[in-house]
Amino acid sequence: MSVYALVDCDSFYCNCERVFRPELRNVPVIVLSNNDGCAISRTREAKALGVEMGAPFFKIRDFCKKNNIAVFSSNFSLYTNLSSRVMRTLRKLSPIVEVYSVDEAFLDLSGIPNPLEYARMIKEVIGRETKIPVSIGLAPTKGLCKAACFLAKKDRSHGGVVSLLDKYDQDEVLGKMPIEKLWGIARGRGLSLKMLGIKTAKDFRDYKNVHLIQKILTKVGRQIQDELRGIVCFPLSLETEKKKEIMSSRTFGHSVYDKKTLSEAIASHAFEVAEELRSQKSVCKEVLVYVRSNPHKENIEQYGASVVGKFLTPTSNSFKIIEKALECLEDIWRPGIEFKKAGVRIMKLQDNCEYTLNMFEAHDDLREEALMKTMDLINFREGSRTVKSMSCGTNEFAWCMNRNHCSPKYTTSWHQIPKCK
DNA sequence: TCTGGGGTCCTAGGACCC
DNA sequence: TCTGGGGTCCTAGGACCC
Repeated sequence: MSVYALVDCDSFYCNCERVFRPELRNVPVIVLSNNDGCAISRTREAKALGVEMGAPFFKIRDFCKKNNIAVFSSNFSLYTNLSSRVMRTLRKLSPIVEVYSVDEAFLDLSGIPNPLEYARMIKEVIGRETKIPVSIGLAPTKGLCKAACFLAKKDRSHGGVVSLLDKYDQDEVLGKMPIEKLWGIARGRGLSLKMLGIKTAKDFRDYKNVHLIQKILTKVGRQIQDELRGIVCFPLSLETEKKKEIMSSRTFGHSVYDKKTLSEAIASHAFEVAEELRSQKSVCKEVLVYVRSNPHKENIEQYGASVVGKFLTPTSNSFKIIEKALECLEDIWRPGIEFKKAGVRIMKLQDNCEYTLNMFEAHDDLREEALMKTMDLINFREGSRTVKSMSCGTNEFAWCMNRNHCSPKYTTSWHQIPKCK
């Protein structure tokens, strides 16, 4: 039997903020989404006060003040940096690590004599070396690990580590787990299952009619069911696969009415995705541009549109991608609209050495490639956006987001590094 | 005033081909 | 009444995750 462990950081973004603000330990903390839109991470204390996941900040602002909840804008450069520290530490403790997301990793602990003890040791070491508290779920499949971890977080009496390696424990835990808390089952699928009388994870696991499950929940649903039965459908994947799509989009801090500002926002997003495209050594065949007004605002003309531009020859050249994106914008731009969000997505990615050239379109020649490389190098060394395309404009404030509660870049900027008194 | 951003996977159905 | 059959490829949209 395989023994997998899921290591999941507790309230990750909030606890990243606490690393450099130890006085916030045991204090309710929340972290807001971009634009200070809504709460996306909450500590145990904040949850206990009743702050909901995704709660719009403007609705809970007063409540936070009244209850002394520490509020932070999201500081992603800090979080990704601390995430890599956690992952690095995990790799020292286990040779097989799949980084599943910024705050989660699956480990293969098969063959280790006492996995539960080992998991407790991992939790202790991560806490000591990175100051990030984690919960760990042990089980024979990823799906069961998720359930184990759910319990480890919910019920502190287990000390943050729960094992579902034993069939008896699986029955017990799944029997108490509401169906919609299961990994891969959210509201939509949860509702369909409840129609069949399936209320708990155990009901789902033991439901006999697999054809019906396949029909209602597609192949994925049946795989989740198999995973609960101890059959591995999602093995650990060790090599980091290249992304199949890359996107960059943002809600504007202020509404945008003019085409110039909108173009600059689009160009900036295009610049962003092109840089990431090159960093994974891919090229793209399509660019999608989209814009929309503010769906939450009444009494304005609502508008949303997207359009795809195609390259005859795939490219990773920032200027070509920006040019194509701006062409697309021409098609969907409409005067008189109060724009609130815009974004660029690149699709049909492939390896940069794999494509065939097209006779009728200029391909990226060596000089262009050298230019991109130089640009990437400067931006890597001197900070992103040190050099950029002029079409990105110079006045980001016209469309950039609001971040009124941001902590310093403690770990990624020399100017903001913490000082000892 | 004010409601995030970035991804993946799957399926149905249309278009097209022979 | 009744209008082939089988295959592939592509796309849009739904659902979900973190």
